[in-house]
This record gives sequence, structure tokens and C-alpha cells, in this order.
Amino acid sequence: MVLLDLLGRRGALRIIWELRQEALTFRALQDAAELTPSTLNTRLKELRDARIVALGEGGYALTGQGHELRQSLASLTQWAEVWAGDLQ
Amino acid sequence: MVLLDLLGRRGALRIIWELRQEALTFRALQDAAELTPSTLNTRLKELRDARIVALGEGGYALTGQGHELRQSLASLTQWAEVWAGDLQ
DNA sequence: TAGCGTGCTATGAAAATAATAGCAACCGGC
DNA sequence: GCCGGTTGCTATTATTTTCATAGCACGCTA
Repeated sequence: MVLLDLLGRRGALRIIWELRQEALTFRALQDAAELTPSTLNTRLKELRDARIVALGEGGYALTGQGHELRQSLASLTQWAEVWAGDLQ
Repeated sequence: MVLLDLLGRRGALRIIWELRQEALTFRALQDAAELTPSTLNTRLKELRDARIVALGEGGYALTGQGHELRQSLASLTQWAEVWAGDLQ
């Protein structure tokens, strides 16, 4: 599972999550995902190589594939809400 | 997204993935997830606190919630196969 | 009692990440 | 022209995480 290794790096899932609605600039994404610029940059390189994220006009955004991935995560985040509640 | 932070640590997603079918002993899980014992142990502590994984008779296994989470990941891994093919 | 498998800890080295400052390029206004 | 602001991003040092490896304590079973 190559994807699980890619997403199992600090911030990767979070970045995709933060880009779910709109494109964000490097700095905005850094604030949103709570990452240091160097970490964010290496993570972005990996996600760009994987064709999940791309740098466009308004900043960084999910690609077509990225949005598909994000939708695959929808049921997970939905589950997460129930889970977080149950955990107290 | 607390869950995304939890799953965004090295090996967390992989552990859940490896436990999808059957319970695994500490050592078997270590081999499967390609983790060092200390890392595996800290990750297991986190996942046990989160009630996603539990230590039972046959070794470590997903809890009820853990299986729900794993099912939420199903569409993701399904997507991952297409994605891995497209990436060449 | 001697071996084997279990979960797990300890130690030192290597790698990843954090925290922070700052560079170079671009832009709009003046 | 040039000043201030924003952009993506790099550099540097300290801290944290992870790796690699050895080994301990316990419960079996023969």
C-alpha cells in the first residue's frame, strides 16, 4: 500500500483535508495545517509528484484525482465525528 | 480533525490496514507494518487509547470501532488501486 | 529445567520535524 | 523609479521522532 505510506506522513492527510473547499496559498496552508514551511514543502512535493495536489492561480489546490481521494475520505471523516463523540 | 492527526503518524494507517483480516501478534504486526518495536509500541498505545485497537487472545486486533474505521478506509484503498495504476 | 514464543523496554545513532529568519520575485500604488 | 506588501520557498539550528539492535520478564510446554 504505497498510498498508505504517503498519507501516513505528518500532515499529508491534514493538507488534503484543509484543501477540501478552496485553494490556499503556501502560507495559508501552513497556518491551516499547522506545519513548518520546510515540512509543508517536502509534503507538497510528494503530493505534487503523486498528482494529488497542484499549484494553480489561487494557490495550492487538489487535482481531479485529489478531489476523488478527498471524497474517499468523506466516510472516514464522517465516522470520525461519531468516534470523537463516543470517546467522551 | 483529531483523527487525521492520529492517523497522520508513521505506521498508524498501515497498522489498521494490516489488521484488516485477522489478529496479529506484536512481532507479526511489526514485520507486517515494517516498524521498529518502540515505534510500534507507541503507535499501539495511541490506537488503544483511541479504542481502535485492542490486545486480545490471538494478539492485536481491531475493535468494533476499529473495524468501522477500516470500512471507512475501504473506498480509499479502492481508489488507491486505480490511482497507482494511473501513476504508472 | 530448558527451551521457545509472547509483549515490551533500553540504548545510541540516524532521520524527520520544529522554530525562526530571511531571500528573490512579483505586484500595485505613488 | 521605488516602496510596501504578498507570494513561494530556502537556510540554520534545536528538538523530537524513528531506526536498528539487543535483551528482559513472563508464561507456557515438553
